[in-house]
Amino acid sequence: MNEISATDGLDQLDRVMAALAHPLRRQVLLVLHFRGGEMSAGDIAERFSCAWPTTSRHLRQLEESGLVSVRRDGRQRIYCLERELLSNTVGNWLHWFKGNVRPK
Amino acid sequence: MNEISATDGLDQLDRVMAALAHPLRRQVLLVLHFRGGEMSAGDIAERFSCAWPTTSRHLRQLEESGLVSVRRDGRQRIYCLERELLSNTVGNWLHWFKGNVRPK
DNA sequence: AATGTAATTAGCATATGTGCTAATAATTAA
DNA sequence: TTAATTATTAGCACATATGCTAATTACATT
Repeated sequence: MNEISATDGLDQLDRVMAALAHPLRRQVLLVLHFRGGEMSAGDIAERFSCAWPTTSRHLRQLEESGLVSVRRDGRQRIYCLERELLSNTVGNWLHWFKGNVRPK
Repeated sequence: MNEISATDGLDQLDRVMAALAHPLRRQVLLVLHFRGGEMSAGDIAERFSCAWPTTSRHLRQLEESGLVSVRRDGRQRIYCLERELLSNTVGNWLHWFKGNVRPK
């Protein structure tokens, strides 16, 4: 059994869309994607002009949304882009608007 | 010629993603969609539990993002969902993540 | 012109988000 | 164990977002 409640689907959409609202967080996802999906916090942070703790907080928000996952590797933290979740969450939401509902 | 500057594309992505961050604004877009794409401000507002001016402000944010357009009709304001812009803006951004960049 | 209807804008209070520096934790290397 | 490296957490300051009520605008009707 899992620990997921009935409302968590919507909550996750909320978290994902909120996470995507900030340009830096979207940029982090793109950097992750084009660097193969996995990078250490330091490699990510050095690509941005803001202070490291600032990037660190953005990374945590991304993690809490589920858009990235983290694992330790020695003293590094490796962030991993969750492509499926990104595509599915945003794509499924967008899909509601696909049908032409307007009466011709 | 148009009045669009070179950076407006990114600015609009920023505005669109910021507009989509709030659940009520996403809900407005869905309601608009499933009611044929056009509704008056009053028809929209009466479907939400918050005060009218609150909905009004959300509508303005949606308009400033380009996700909806407005026209007058007598004393009503008709909001119109801009489906293409929604699909294109979000879809094109999502498309960056389509290719499998990870080396096998 | 006066009144009613539809909707927005103004102004305020409070919550949330963002960014910084300083302090702390976790791990590795000397 | 001491020092260095990697990264996060704490705590603060400031900006932005959100929601309300009251006031205002714009148009239609009488």
